[in-house]
Amino acid sequence: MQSQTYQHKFSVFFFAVMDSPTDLFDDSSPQIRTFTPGLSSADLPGVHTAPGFRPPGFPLIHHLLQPGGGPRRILTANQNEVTATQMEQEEGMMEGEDELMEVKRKCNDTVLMAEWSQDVMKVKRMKLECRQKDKQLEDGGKRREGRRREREELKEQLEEARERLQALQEKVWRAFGEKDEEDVTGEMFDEEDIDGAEFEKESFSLLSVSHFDNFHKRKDELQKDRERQIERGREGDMEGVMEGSRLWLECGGLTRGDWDGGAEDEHEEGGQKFAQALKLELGSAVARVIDRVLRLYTEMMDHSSPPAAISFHPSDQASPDTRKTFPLLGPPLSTNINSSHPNLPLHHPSLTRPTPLPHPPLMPPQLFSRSLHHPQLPHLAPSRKDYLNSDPFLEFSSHASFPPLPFLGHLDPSLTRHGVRERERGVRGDGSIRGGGGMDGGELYLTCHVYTQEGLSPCHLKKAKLMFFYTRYPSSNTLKTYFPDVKFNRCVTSQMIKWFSNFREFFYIQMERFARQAVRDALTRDGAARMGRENQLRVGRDTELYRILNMHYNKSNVYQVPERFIEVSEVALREFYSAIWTGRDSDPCWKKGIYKIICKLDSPLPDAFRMPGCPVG
DNA sequence: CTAGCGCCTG
DNA sequence: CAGGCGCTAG
Repeated sequence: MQSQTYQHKFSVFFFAVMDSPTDLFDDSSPQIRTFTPGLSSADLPGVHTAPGFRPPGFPLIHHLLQPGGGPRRILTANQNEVTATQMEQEEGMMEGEDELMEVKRKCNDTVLMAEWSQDVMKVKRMKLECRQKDKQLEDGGKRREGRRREREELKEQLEEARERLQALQEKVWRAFGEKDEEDVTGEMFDEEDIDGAEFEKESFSLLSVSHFDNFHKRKDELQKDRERQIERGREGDMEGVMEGSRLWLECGGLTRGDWDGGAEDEHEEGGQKFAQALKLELGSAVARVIDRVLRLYTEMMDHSSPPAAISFHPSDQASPDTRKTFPLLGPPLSTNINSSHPNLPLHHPSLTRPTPLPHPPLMPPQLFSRSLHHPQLPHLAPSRKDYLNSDPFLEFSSHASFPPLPFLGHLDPSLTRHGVRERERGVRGDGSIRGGGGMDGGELYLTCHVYTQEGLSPCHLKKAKLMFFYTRYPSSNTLKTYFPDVKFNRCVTSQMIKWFSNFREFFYIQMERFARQAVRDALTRDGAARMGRENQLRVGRDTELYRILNMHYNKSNVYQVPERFIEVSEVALREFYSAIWTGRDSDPCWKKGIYKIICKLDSPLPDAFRMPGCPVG
């Protein structure tokens, strides 16, 4: 049970750690992509059909690594055939050596050396593979100085790690005089030493590979239940895992004393104890890492989005104070308005407020999405931010074998389409019940760019238009609340306010246009035709006015226009009609009164708009 | 002074 | 849809 929990947590952590760093260089390091899973959805199937998948069978680490498919995904999800084949070959090699391992079971150091050699050989092969591709991809590639420096730093870290490893190897060899293994391991980095200067160019996903080897190594360790020891200082230092090359350093924590403390007779007992200790160690370490990551997110949320964390009810903040009250300016205007006398003042009907969507109680909404996309995480190192913003991490929930997490339903829509869909199914933003479901409204969100960004994207514009269905006069606070992925400044705020100004302008222009047309029809047609004026003063879903509005604010037609908006539109249309009919439009300020009425008809936005991305429904 | 609105224009 | 302008309220 516990390992299962860890499996869940670990998968989250693993994607965050393994995948994210590659995004650091996504722009300028095409070679990295060699070992980076493709980010497009088209590549995702590769995740589920990773050729190297093996059935579970390992006590702890295997559960941590295999079922979620994380580690496999790292190297195979890019559907790089060469890489996939490579992995199978490597596995074959490792299995083929199992016999040899059996013979040498009592010489754990030798086994370790062999594994190391395999691991390093693996890295080497991957590098070679990567290098070949890089030479093709690198032509014409531009490098930025910042990226270059980052890679150089990574290179230095690797160099240091390599030195450590070599020193460790020598130490172990000296301790046991096992020179026969040297032929294998002695060449570990020969090639790299030769062309070490080029390592910068071949900075394949060093972090990922290191992580992979590290975890993979540990998996095999448990699989074979070998007697081995790891450094004690590892506990509480799992941050090192986040820093890539330091992983090798962890291996360097082995000392001769730890190793040869076992005479032959003590070997088995010590090994069992070690295996136990290792399990406990790994389990607790993983748990600590997960807790740390979660704490990290929580901290970010606390720093970045207090409003969202405070109130779950859109009505608390979605509407400005002026719109909290809902004054009736007159008797409700039924559909049976006194149309025979259009001169009568028209009043908006008493429209019911939509029922806010209930929030699940488990976690505050957006906890993750806000953290993942918030523009400023001053307390985090830039690399850490990129971990959290990486696409692979956002895509992890798409993994077929990824176990469902209870809080996924509260994550970013791009993270948790399925979970959110479950949560929102059946309830529309305007409170009406949605029938069906299925394929039509399947995705609650369009997966737009959800990166935090300075400017506004077309996706933001699209979302703003949909928001117009609910609020024609959003306050700047409302905008900030419902665009959590936008870094607001004066310019951005003005731009978005300008958007809504333009939306209103279009809205009122259409209202006036159709109202004038209705007036013309009323004046020119006979009484029978005038009977149809009632129809002209409505904005049903079958009307031309509705079609125009829907086309403008909901062009892709992926969002169902809320009934509320139709009602507000009818109010505006009739107000315009009345004003025109009565000749009030001769007054230069004749629209002001209409604006005043309409601005009071804003309604709260559905919770779905609190997420980054465009709601679909 | 600033924010926000509406109008006009391109 | 954005820019410019004038106007108003706080």
